Amino acid sequence: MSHSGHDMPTDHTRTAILSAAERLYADRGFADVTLRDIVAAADVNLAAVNYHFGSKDELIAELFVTRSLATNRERLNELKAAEAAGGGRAAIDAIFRALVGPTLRGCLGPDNERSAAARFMIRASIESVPPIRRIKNREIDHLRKFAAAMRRSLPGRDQVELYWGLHFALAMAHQTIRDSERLIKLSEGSCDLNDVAGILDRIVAVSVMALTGGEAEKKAPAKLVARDAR
Amino acid sequence: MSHSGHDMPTDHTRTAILSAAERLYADRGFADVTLRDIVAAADVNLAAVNYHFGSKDELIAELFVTRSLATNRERLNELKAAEAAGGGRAAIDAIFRALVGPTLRGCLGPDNERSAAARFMIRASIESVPPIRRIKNREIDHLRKFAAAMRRSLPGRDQVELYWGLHFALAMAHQTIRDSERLIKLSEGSCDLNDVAGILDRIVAVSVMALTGGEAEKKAPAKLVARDAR
DNA sequence: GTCTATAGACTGATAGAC
DNA sequence: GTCTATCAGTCTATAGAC
Repeated sequence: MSHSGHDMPTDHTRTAILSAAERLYADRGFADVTLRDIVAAADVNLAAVNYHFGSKDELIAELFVTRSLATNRERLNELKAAEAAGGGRAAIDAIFRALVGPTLRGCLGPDNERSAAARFMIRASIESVPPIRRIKNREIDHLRKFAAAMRRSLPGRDQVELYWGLHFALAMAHQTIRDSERLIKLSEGSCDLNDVAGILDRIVAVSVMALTGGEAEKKAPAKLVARDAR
Repeated sequence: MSHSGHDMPTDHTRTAILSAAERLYADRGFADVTLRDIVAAADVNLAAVNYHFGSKDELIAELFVTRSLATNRERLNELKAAEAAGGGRAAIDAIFRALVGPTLRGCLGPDNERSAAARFMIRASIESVPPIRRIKNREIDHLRKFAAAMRRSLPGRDQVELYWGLHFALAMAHQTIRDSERLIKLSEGSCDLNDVAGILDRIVAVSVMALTGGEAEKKAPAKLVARDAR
């Protein structure tokens, strides 16, 4: 809602800065892009960045917050759906799937033509800059909702085990995004990083196994996924 | 009192820069430490950094290379020992242990009094700066030796599975170092990050399960673990 | 050969006119 | 809101002293 006069149209400068910055950061990384590069691409004045965002770090933070809020919303929607489908208690593999699925799909897109938003988030994962680290450190409340869902799903399990399972699931997903290039080179292309569904199955399967451990025959029909192709 | 007579090798300046830089980076991170801070702490001239190292990035690179070469040497020693003990074929868990053990022990020290070297390596894991990324990307040959050992250990296994297992083991270890703070906060201290041996056991167990787990009872052909609503 | 002093080009941030 | 002009701070490079 606008108040106090006419204010709407003038965010052109602000949005131009945001989209130019996201694209440049996605293409060349945070270290190589200066504010002068951004204002040149957005065709605005240098001082406009500080006027609208306060500092370079706050500009990066705003970009990152916007994108990660969208991902977190997606995660929670999947979690709610899984719990609803299970009558309040989601299957443990569905919880892991809701946790790492949105991020993996957003960053490991199958095409070489990824959106600027996706490539920006990959950069944010690889090049850890102070403003992004600060935001990530405040996402614990979000993860707590997944820890609670895991508790409901496996009420008998030791809480410490659940935390480690959550941690390892995030680790595998995050590192797969971060070091996808290394894995491709190491495996000489035999690990298909474009098969997002297969990677998701793989990470979920290992995460479930980490929790249900040696008792694979007991309750969880978790199996190693095996195949690759598409 | 310049040279001649009893004179130390005059790389005093060089080593003073190295140790001051390592300590400052360990304490305050890469972003907050300037060359001027370093030369002030080392009590040398600003231009000495450029004379001895060429640039700030090359100084960081030299620090990181020195420490990571030591870790890699430790890793390979453990791997050799494991293969010798197994007559040329090491047990798969011993391979994982050689891969992630040295790094975990070096960075997750039990005490709050960690060496400057250890804290520097933690910083290098958390704050990814360009010179360190460049070096990490050239460590694939080192990892190849572990992939080869895994091949010898589990000759029947699909190579792709071995690469994913190696990748996931590194992911869990690296992320545990990177995000130890988050795990502590999330678990409210119930996950003990000082129990390095326990963490190592945990990561090795999950990594082995990721390779051998699904076939506790049989071979487990391609199976979809679960599906999400979509 | 080592090291110092000094100058240069670039960055993010800001003050003040419009 | 936008812009010009300018700030203090950074890394880098080089000429020259010891």
